[in-house]
Amino acid sequence: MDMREGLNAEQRRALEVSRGPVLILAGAGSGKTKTLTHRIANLIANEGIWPQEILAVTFTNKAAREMRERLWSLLEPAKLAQGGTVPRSFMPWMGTFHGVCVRLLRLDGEKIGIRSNFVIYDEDDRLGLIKKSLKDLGLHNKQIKPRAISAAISGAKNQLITPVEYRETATFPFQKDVAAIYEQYETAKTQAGALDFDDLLLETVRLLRDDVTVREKWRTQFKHILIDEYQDTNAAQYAIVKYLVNDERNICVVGDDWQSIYSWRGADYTNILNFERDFPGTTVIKLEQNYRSTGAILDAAHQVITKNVERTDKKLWTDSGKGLPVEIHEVYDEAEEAYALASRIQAQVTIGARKYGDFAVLYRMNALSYILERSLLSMHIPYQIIGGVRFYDRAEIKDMIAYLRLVYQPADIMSFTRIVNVPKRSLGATSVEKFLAWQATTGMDIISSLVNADQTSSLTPRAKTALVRLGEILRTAQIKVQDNVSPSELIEWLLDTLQYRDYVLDGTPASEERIENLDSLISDARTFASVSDFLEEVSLMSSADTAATDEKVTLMTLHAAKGLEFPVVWMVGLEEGIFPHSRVFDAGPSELEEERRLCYVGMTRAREELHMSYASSRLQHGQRDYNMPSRFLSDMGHKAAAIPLGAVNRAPRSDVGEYFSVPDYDIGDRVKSLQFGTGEIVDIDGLAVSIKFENGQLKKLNVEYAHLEKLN
DNA sequence: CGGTTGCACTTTTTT
DNA sequence: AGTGCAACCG
Repeated sequence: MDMREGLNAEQRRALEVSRGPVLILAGAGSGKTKTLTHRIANLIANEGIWPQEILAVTFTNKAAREMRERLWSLLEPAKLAQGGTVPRSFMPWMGTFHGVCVRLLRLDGEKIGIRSNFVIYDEDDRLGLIKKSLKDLGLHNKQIKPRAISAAISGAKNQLITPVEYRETATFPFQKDVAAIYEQYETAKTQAGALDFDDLLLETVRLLRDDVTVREKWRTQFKHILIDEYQDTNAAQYAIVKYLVNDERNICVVGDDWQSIYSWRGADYTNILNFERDFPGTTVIKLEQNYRSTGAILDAAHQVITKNVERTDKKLWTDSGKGLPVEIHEVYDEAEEAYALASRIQAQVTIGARKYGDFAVLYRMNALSYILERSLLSMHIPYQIIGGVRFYDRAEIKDMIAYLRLVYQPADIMSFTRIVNVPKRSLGATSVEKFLAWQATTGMDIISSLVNADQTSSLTPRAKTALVRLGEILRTAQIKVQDNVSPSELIEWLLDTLQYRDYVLDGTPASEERIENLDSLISDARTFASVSDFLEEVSLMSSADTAATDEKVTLMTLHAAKGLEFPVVWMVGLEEGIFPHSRVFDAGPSELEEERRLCYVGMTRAREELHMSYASSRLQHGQRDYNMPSRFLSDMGHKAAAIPLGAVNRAPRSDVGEYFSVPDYDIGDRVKSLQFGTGEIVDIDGLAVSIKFENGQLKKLNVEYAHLEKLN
């Protein structure tokens, strides 16, 4: 089977050189995924390599899934055309670094003392555990921000720095605090039978470094290793690669230093620049023909990125035409920006030139999405937000996941503290603290301790009864898991036994949505055979894993847009302080260059049309700011239109027609809130609006955050 | 002791 | 709006 069909000369070379180290420098839109997929297909079809001997690392789970499907269709075109699906037996190792590491740790982690039923802690769990550690250390009165600690710990982990090493090099008081908390946090986490995101990588490094037998096993197994987005690998991921590549050195990495946008989480694009030095004799392949964007878009993106100093030199080219010029829109404020974009989308769809799914709206911060949503909503334009508040971050979903996790890993203290009083069991902080203090002395896990909670001396009879009752429910659930009950059945059973639906149903419109969410959780769970598979998927699910659909406009951050493409792209908020973000101003030139790369990534997502907009004024943190147009626009040679004198204090415009903004409210207006139903405004104090609701409640809400709808 | 209420804060990007 | 935290009530 010839897998070179449909590839250009350079792309072909990427599969003809099937052995030894290969570095593919792939510019934006140069067909790298295609090249990578064809290379793998060629290895399987023509080089006698088995799928399971191939390790392919992608940046998102979605990319892995797509690659697996495309690969299967290359190898078995007929079967897939008949509507067949990829069989379970077809198992190349494909996934993100985190996903692959989980698999390795579940299989071999016990060799370095990791329980195979570890749970994965996300950022919320980590923050919770840091707060607990602060308390345990008696540091909670000091003005220490858990988020700052979390970032410091994560930074240390990504550089493979252990708590002990951190303590030894700590000099400033803050660092000394971090060192102490880091150690305490690690102990607590181990106690809980959990690993955090960074641990997944770190512990894999430790496993491969310390256990020669395990290392040799995988080195032999993986005859070919392929890594996508290599410019965004961090020190731990780099170490994993170094350990896994065997003496045959069949490693192929793909990347583009111009698109490195994750240095803030430890990614180091010099990994790609140093690849040739790490693997002497590397074949370097450059993919510089762009198949995605028009000439005009490519030129503009090139003008921006070439203002960076720290970069390799290359020139993307396309043989498709110039296309439409990049449009830069100056607007008065964020509301006008949202209106301009929404009406433009609506117009193009109405005349049949585009469908909603053709559009993507990209922004620097999730906070910018709110006004865009309002505007799209008001024009009845279907849209979809990727990232933002994830489905799995909703309270009711997190509650149920916490129950599942605790059943699966009965030492998981974060899940326990989340659900101990949900639904209400009259167990307050004091009782829980006393119980946990006692539990720590028993040597039993949390569930066993709960069942035996009546043996404690310090607790009130009421608390004891409640704890034992909870313990019995969890114990029964545990037995169900041992009997291999499916995750969806277990969730159903828990919802019934806990009377969780009743707890959630409080008569508000929002509570019905919560019930719906629980139902979709159950249907999600149906596709998984075991509780552990389901938990793993849920934990590693990223915001970028939601697929874009045909019928909806897609809204997302610039980071989430990496690797995607759309016929029309709108980039909003091109203002100094927004993009580039103000945080980089006092950080240094390299951070600013990363912002510029982010801009480049965003621009090169566009196939046919690229719009960029900036607002003269923007509401931020409840305050109106007046920002200069982004330097990235002047990079492109754009000269800002003069802002009319007096524009600043002008009332909402009439010149843009019926445009949308946070409406002006008056006393007496009727409004609808998703949370509280309908009501009437009785008082206004700046952004704070007092509303008398029909159910008798009087609430003071911030119009900026409360999702109020003005009636009539 | 547990629970409720009121107030301040929220925001950089994410596996 | 959601969250966390301090102050107060039964």
